[in-house]
Amino acid sequence: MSKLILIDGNSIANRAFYALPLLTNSSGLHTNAVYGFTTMLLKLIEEQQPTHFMVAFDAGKVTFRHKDYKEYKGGRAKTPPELSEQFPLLKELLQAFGITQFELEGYEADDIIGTLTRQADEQGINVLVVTGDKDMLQLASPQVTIALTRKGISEVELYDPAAIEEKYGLKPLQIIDLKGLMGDSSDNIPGIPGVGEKTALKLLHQYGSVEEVLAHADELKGKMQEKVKTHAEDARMSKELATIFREVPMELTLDEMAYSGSEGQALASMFQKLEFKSLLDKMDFTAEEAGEEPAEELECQWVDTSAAAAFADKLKTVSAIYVEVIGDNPHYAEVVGISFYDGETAYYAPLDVILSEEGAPIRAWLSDPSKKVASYDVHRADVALSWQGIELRGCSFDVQLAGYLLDPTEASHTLAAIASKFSVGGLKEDEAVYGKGAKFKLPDSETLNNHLGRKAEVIARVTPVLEKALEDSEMAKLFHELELPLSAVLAGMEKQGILVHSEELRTLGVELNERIQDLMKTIYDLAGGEFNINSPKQLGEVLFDKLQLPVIKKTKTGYSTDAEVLEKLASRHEIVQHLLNYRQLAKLQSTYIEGLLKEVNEQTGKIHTYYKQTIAATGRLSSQYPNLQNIPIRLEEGRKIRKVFVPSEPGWSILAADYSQIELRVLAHISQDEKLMEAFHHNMDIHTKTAMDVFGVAEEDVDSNMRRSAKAVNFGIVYGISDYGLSQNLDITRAEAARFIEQYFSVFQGVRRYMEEIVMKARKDGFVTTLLQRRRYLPEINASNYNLRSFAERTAMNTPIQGTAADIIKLAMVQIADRLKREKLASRMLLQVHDELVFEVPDNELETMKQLVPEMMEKAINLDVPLRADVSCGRNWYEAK
DNA sequence: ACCGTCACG
DNA sequence: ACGTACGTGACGGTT
Repeated sequence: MSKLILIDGNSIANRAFYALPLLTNSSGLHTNAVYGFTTMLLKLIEEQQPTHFMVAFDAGKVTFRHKDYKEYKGGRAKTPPELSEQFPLLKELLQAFGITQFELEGYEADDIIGTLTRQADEQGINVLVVTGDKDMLQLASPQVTIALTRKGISEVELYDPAAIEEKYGLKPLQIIDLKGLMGDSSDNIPGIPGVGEKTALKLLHQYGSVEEVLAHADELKGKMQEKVKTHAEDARMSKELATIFREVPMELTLDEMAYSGSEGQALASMFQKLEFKSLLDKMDFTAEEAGEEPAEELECQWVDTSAAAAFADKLKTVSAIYVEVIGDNPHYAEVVGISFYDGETAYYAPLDVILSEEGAPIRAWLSDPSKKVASYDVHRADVALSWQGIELRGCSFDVQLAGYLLDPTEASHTLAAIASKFSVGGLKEDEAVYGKGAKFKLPDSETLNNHLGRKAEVIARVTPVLEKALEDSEMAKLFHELELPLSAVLAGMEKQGILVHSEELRTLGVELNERIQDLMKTIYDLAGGEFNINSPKQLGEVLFDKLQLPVIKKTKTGYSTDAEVLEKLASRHEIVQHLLNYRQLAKLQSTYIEGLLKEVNEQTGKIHTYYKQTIAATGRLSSQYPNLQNIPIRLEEGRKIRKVFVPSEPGWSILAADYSQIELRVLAHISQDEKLMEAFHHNMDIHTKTAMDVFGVAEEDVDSNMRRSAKAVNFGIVYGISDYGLSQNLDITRAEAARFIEQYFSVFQGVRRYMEEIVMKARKDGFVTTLLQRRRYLPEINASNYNLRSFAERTAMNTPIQGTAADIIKLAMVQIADRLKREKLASRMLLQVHDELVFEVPDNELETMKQLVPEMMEKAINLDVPLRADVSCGRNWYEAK
């Protein structure tokens, strides 16, 4: 039984384009419409099992319809370039799929499909027409079903004549009459003004066709009669325009549309070009098809206790290892085992074997810093193994870290994804082997052995490729001398942890709880009833429906109730101030009291955070489980939380040192702005200095308001300024904000030049870099969409600044860690908070450290302006301010 | 899994 | 006319 699928190519491409966010591959090619189209094709092939397949496209700007009505499709917005550039890709993709495509000058896809369905009707072939265009329903017949895309792209709704009858009460051909009466604004087909779908259906149910409606116009009432009579000609013409032409002079035989499956290789290479990673995984292409260096058979040996001694002899030739760690938080994760690759054979030793007596030589080897092996996510392995009493040393390459540096914005840096991106195949994604979420399960030992063995082998194969790529992009030094050493420093800090006074934290929680209870009671009283204050939905109803407060701002899902909105409502109702207080305290309670208590390690009494080194697009670190980079400080109430972070040895102190204005100093250096450099050379208060220059007043005439504005401008400059953003921040008009910015740039001309040049550089190269050559790609820098482009421009301005500051503190960390070790100081580095480092220090080292730390931070790198770091210490983190 | 909110630099 | 300041993570609620 033949089954023919006919796709309205333009319609589906359009739907996909507007339904999906703009995706780009790394070369800046837009791919969202092609992606949507692809998922639809895959779904159709799987579900419909077509024997024949064809995609029709519109061809030529002028069709025969324009002869009768030259405004046809007039007023329609021009196809955006982000979509038009995808049509060649789409056609290439269809070829890879092995799907016939057809177009004919002067005809639209509808007409081609209309003609083919007529022929199919005659020959009794089953047809499925896929389109987003309701007009096509006119083609439905016992043989022909129409699949209309619903919201989005992946869902379709099937219409056969019965379904059309049920939905509209019309025969398929009457769809033409429907459109004749109601018109179609998107095609600029007029219809009868004022007649929408409802009226049109009513008329058709009564009279059956446009012609009959016109013939019985006299029977219609008042206004309607008048409209129908005046626009009778429009209705006739509209019907004609809406009629799909089913006699296109074309010869396309069924044989030519035969579909016999897709060719894996062509499809895989197309998916690779488009960077459809999820599809590449899902399709399970063989390595050959995927164009990857074909993975050869790999012998994977299982190392048990009886084989451990023999295996130990092979260790000296091992070039890559992989430590399988299951669980998000490496401090509490399960180490499953370690796999090894010696250039020939893979070996896998489960953790219990490594921990056994027989595993001693393996443990010794793992701890040997003089060996050189490649691995993946050494940082994580280091932390997880340390909890097993195993030291991991001597990893001289990290695939994850390299993959991150080569493109920090990549969504995931899994080993399989990085390998595949660099044309090394043979490894399945963990998800495909282990399952995910609730379905996660370690497989049988043979599968596990092979999977983990393969990981070690893939690390060995991809390492030289990544080394080369790092060289080519001038990041080899950044990798080997900064990021890789840093990963060991981080692991050390995390293992060390920071002691938390849990009892004190609990006490704070009890006090807080009483105040929260009181606030809740007051709020319920004022609201006239109980509700869940934590639910923005319920709170919105109370404020804006029940209490009738004015709506200031809306979110996607309803009323906004954020602090900014509440501040504006504070004067209008007593409840609002209580809500603000409640929010503040509830945040402290849930995130910083209960949240932190949950993360205190039972054995150590400490909090061991985990720094992610491969997440932030700018090169910053981020902190998890818990996040110790966002402990409150701005409000005294929350700042008290810092009192519970204490030294882990009696009599020691907490020492904190932070860079002063590091981002603006970095800006001064990279922009070489004379005024800004001068300000820092004189170690001036930068916001006051900015106020003096921008407002043209003497230092003593800078009032607090002027300084506040100048500070906001400085922040804005670092973020990639826009008048809108500044106006929001300072609560002034856009015009005023624009004047501030102009004033700023007229003083700091070097900064203006930098901002212009960095955006131009981003356009030219497609990426921006930090001082240490860290890179960030900005594919949207040339987008025609204003928002996307502006975002990329601001990112181009901000990333070199934020990223260079991140480079610098990372340098300081590596150098300081080195120094502490070399000089055998007992002091320990515990935390990093972007521009701040926190240590615990014994008394006898306090003076040394108070000098050493800021000095090393200031000298971490030599810029054309001085760097400054302030230091302070106390019995806890709160006091070190 | 996603959203709104809010903590930090 | 558009609508956003840059970079993160965690929580509770909702879907």
